[in-house]
Amino acid sequence: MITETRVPCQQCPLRKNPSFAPFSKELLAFTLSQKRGELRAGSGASVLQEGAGSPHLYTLLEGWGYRYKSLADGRRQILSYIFPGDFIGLQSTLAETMEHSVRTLGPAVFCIFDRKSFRAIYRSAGDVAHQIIWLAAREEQVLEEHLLSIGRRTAYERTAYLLAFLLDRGKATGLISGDRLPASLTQQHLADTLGLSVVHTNKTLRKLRERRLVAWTTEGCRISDAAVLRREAKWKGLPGAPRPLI
Amino acid sequence: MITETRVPCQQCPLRKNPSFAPFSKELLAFTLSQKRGELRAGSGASVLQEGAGSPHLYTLLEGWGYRYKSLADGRRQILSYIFPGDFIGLQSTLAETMEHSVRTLGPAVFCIFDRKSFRAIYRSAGDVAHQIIWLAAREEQVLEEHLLSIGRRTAYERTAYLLAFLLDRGKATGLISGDRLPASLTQQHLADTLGLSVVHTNKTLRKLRERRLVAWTTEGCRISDAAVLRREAKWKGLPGAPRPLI
DNA sequence: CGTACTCTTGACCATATTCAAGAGACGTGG
DNA sequence: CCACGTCTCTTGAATATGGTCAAGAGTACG
Repeated sequence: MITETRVPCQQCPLRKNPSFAPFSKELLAFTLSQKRGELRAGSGASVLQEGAGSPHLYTLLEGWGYRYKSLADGRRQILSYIFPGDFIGLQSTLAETMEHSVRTLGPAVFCIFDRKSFRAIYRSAGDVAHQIIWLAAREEQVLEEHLLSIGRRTAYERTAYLLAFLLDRGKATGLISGDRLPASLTQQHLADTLGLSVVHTNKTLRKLRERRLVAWTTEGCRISDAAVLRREAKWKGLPGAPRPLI
Repeated sequence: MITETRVPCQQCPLRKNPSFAPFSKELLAFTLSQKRGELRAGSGASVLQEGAGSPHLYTLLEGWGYRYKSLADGRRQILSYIFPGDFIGLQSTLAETMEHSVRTLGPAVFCIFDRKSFRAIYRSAGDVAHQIIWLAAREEQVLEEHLLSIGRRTAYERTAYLLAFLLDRGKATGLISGDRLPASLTQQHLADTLGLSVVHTNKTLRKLRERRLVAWTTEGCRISDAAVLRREAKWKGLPGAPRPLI
């Protein structure tokens, strides 16, 4: 459902979070002038579809989701997760049609931007281009760590990495406050992210459970020891630098 | 080895290749003003090192190479291949240190740019930012297809995909003219790209060989039937749009 | 109170890894 | 020019890792 802007950029709740870089006057003016409205999506809603076109770019304001690609026979690979403040649509500045799909995990609100007028802007507005390039570079780094994970980490390491990663991002972006990942994230999602079957994902989680690193409850996956998880995953954690917010 | 500029951008041999977008006056002026010299590297040379800093950005002018990440115990994942015209270094606009390493496959020449002055530029120069964002978006798309491949394609499909991909890119960028990948690409490289062991990569190549899709010779891997390879890989091929050249 | 999900487990099978050994090409130094 | 070491490719055998199938339990929802 598309609505008028209810959250004006000046009062964007994400700005209070120190994980995000403070708005420059310039960037605030840009964002404000570009925001076209809000997209309010229900749980599990399909926001963008592989093969379809989209005239919009989005920033996720509330909730979370994921991007994925599919093969014709239904095999699915989750490429990345979308957290509050994440900017999506860049990935297809080029093609007419999307190369991946996007779905929400739980209800979500996106800020809507217009793809065409965006392009015109970084011709003139100074710092904006740099911020967008920064975001693209960060996105690429995350994808590359993920690639290393699927290609070279064992199932156990991979699962540990993913859970630690999701917790860290969730906390940094204010999506979650405790140590629990929302129950909307199922083992099927983990499996499709890790390149494993659900059954094997479940058995791997059991090992993590036996070592008391995680607990899978009906309210979601509780991460009992993120530090050990990161160590088992051979992962050094997220970079701390604040993200630009667009 | 770093040398003075021997190939001025006005006479850049890559410009003759229709796979690259024609230089706008603006972009040519920019590139010309930014080029600081050339880096001439031997075969298998380490150009950038994970964990180290680099004050430079590069465009590959001649030859080819690859980017990779490593785990402490030596496991290695090749993230992507670098072909003529590819622009590297963007991936770390942010961090002080590189998050991946780069090596050449055979002798190579890179154009050198200065990271700091680059940043200043897209504040002022109009179209440049757009071109850089375009390149970043394309790079991300390729990584995502690769992620789908490792996560969800079978070893056979994956190998078919990679070989077809390398051939297509090699031909488009003028690196290769026939149907043969240079012999500097070993089965170990393929294995490290595909997330497989060398032994299994070899056995998978045997299947492709038995179906007469490829032939592995001392002069390199000959791709006998790229179309069938793409079909077996369930891959639709490279997008045709010309790449900006920086 | 049934139906649809998700999670869980066991048994069996497929896929991929490791180990080991040998063949062929290449380069180096005697 | 040949002997030797190194590197890559190749193959087989034993083993480990992960997938598929099947069935049941718990929960959520209408």
